[in-house]
Amino acid sequence: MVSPTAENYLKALFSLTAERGEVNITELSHLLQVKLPTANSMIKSLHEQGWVSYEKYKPLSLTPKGKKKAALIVRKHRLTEMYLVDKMGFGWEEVHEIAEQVEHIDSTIFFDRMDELLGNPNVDPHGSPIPDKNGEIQQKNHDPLGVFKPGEKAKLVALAHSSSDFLKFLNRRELLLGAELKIESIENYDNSMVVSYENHPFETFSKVVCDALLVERLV
Amino acid sequence: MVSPTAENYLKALFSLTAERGEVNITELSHLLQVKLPTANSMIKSLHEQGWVSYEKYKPLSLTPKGKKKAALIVRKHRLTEMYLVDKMGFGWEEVHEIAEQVEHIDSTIFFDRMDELLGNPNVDPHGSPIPDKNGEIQQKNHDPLGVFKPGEKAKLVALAHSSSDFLKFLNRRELLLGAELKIESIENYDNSMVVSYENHPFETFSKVVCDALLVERLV
DNA sequence: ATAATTTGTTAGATTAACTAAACTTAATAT
DNA sequence: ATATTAAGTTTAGTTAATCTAACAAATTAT
Repeated sequence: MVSPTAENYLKALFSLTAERGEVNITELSHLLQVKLPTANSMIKSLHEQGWVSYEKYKPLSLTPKGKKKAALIVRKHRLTEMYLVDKMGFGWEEVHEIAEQVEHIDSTIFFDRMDELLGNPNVDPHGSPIPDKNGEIQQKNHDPLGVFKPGEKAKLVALAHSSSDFLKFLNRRELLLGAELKIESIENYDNSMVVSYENHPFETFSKVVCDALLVERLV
Repeated sequence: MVSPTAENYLKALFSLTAERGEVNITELSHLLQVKLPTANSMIKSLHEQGWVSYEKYKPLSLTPKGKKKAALIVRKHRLTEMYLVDKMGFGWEEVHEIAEQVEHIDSTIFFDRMDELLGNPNVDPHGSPIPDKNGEIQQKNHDPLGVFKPGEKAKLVALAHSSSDFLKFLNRRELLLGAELKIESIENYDNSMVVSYENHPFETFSKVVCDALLVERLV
């Protein structure tokens, strides 16, 4: 149906349009690490095939068909990440590169079996939602830790992004999804937070870190 | 290093040269389902890159470097098949198509982990040997069931090929690797054999089937 | 309002993998 | 020994994905 390359364009459009509703070709080309004309001509082709809405000089968006297709690729990616962590013992910082390849495998039974063996998970190892078989995502609205006040408690449920450096940072501090965090204090000068969680009293996290930690309030 | 397409050429050459020592381009093109000139030009390119020994109008063979490369792809394929059967619960007739895609994944840790979780198996679910990390294969010299005589006993240890139809044939007769077979009689007319094994007294197997069942003599 | 900058498009090439058609070399068969 | 057939090669052309260079449109800044 579409090549792995085209799948990557759809996936990139999916994540770029998730934040804003529209994207421009320049952003897309940066994300995919190709030159602008390369992205431009692929967009024309994806448009002709009905995956992308596009008019010259106007911003892009995915068609409903394109959005579903992209969500199903994301599903394969996130199921794979979950499988690699849960069933094969990989660390959450190791799985992205592998999943980036596995997601292009064309086999319904393969991913259905993963899903089944995992017990139909709805989030990946980084807390990102796994789209269902119809490509539907239930978006949870998590708050970044940064919006909380001293004395409040929150549970870490997801990450705003999953860069390898960030994941290794969290590994070194033994901070895992599910951890219960207590905000001890906030530094007015740089908005860094002092936070306590199991076996880690009084860890200091910069604003950058706090904004990437997505939490649920604990009563 | 090489594209998935080129990997498939190396793999095809590997299996074709396993039987005879040399192959011609026509056979190769048939196996890969491409036209002769397509195979011809790929061979030229693989030759230039040092994977294949080749002179115009002469039969082909893999260089030692090409043979090792091919064996390592076969390793990934067979490890994957074993993983799919042992750890994911697939039937031996379901795994080839999936492994055909997974084998092109470029990730040492991924296949090393599979190997480890499987306990470093040396055969795949069809009894075919899994090359080691250096691309070395220990070839077992199994006999086809067809060479045995009435009254003799043998253990099924591998299959001469793993076509889906053959595997489903064996499934229907509940004949698995490891089964202990007793040759009850041989029909002179068509060389078919009557064989008994657990819960299956007096199954009749045609010569074609007997030649594809690779066994070890039981004393 | 127009110049400068950013963004997007087109044109022309390249490479990999493929094809059909034409041609050449090698093998075989009488 | 030579005609026929089979096998292999070359040439010319396609499509997908990429690039550079040149150009056009839209946006921003003075």
